[in-house]
Amino acid sequence: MVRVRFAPSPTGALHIGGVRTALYNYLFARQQGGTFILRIEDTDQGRYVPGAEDYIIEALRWVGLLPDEGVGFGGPDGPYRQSDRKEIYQKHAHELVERGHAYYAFDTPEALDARRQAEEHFTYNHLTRNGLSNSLVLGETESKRRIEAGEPFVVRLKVQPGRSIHIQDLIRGDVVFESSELDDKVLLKADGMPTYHLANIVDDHLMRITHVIRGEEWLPSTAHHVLLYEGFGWDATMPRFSHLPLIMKPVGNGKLSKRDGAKFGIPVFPLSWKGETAEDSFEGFREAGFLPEAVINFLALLGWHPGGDEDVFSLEQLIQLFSIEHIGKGGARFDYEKAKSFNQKYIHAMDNEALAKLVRPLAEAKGYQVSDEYLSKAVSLMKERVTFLPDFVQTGYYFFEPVREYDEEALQKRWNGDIALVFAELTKKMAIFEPFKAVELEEAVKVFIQEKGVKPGEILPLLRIALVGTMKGPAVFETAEVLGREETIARLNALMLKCNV
RNA sequence: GGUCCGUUCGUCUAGGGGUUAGGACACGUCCCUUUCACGGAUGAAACACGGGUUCGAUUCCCGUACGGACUACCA
Repeated sequence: MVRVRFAPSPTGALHIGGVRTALYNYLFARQQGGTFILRIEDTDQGRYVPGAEDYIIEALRWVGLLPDEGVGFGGPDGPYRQSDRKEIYQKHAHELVERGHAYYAFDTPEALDARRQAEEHFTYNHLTRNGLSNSLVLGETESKRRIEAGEPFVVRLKVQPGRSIHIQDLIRGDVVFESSELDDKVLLKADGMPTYHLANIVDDHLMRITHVIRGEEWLPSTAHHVLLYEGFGWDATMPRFSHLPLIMKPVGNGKLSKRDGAKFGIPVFPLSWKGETAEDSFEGFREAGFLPEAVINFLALLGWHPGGDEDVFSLEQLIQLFSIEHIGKGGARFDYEKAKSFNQKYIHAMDNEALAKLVRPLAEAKGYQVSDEYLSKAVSLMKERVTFLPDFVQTGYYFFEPVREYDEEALQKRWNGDIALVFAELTKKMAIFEPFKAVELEEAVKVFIQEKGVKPGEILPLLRIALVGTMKGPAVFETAEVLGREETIARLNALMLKCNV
């Protein structure tokens, strides 16, 4: 039975890279008929940000990656919030000391900092620990006395030199670390909270996690994790590891960071986030007008591909096709243009009524009051020329309110006294033409144009400018039909008024 | 600096000992359309470098270069 977890830290908005990690875990769980767990790793009290937990859950909800168990979802292996499991880690930390795989250390952070200042590459390890303040040199009695006296202490992993630790990573294959190169990592902090390393192993074991799918930044500490599994005697049920390639900045070097959002003017978070300051506030994919399906599709392909020439996949298809073996090894650059094109594709593919439902709140926010039927029609004309949801009411505002401004250059080029007369006559004709339908209208106007001996190019563009103000936009007669007779005539008259007819 | 991971068109990637190295995004051209898009067609565009192994390497091995992550009582 496959059990995987997504274990974000509630230190702010959930990064889009985190969403991808959640996605891969979700896909794997669903495909294997397994369980997808949400665990909140809030063991750093100093970095805890209120609201971050809700944000994470809402973000997962929005993209449709619902956990089977976890914070906010319940389950038999809770609590799923690490700050609620403090005693469990303490018990295990002390147990590991008993087993001889860890020890108590009394060095203050200040003392260690000073040491790092003095020595270029100071590391707390098998070479240095005998010259430091810990239970290994102090002895059991003295250590106990200090702890009972309330002296602050941490628990450190006792890494023995001389071993080669092999990790069979499902993505990278055999990865080897020499234990002599490893430091004695802190497992339990002076505040009684565990570090990631301890909490992660204890929880994964207790929650019966079978596969750990996480970012590449964890690869270097995985050897420590293996040592922990061994130290607890849990190595027989140790999960399989898969370390995902990182998502890189759109341009320049390094991994994608939250600062890049503002820097490049692109969303790097699923949902908007309002922090304490403007600097700590970001627009999300949702608010930018992305469809969650498009975001999922885009993200899935950032570091993974099932093979073949297809690249548009529904969540169901992704579940079918997903395989850890097909995950790439190299970092994937975040390509916003690609994200946009997916959004465009998904908007095109969506049916008008469903799209109208999504556009309605945006329209209402602008004070537009229209029927479902009207909205669907407007959406059907606009959907092949928008990239984002808000484009419907921004670029396509003219479906909801009169033309705000006219493309003067295009207008001047075409408007003249002779044409004005023809235009006026056409307006009168259209005012009474039946039926007011695109096909019939177009036929009639073209016949009229021929009768008048003018060219279509002289009159059609003016019709368009009258209706939408610019030379861009949906087919004129389709637009006229949707706008309706009354509005159409009003706009033709408005243009004539403007041009002093 | 040390440890570990990586490297196919600009980008995301397919492929894999013998291929005209495929697709998508972006870009160019053309068609459709008396608009803008969509759509269709088409073009330019890649196996980092050097050694091996091999009849033959983009593919396997080793180096080099370059990139990345980690190197906290953060995750």
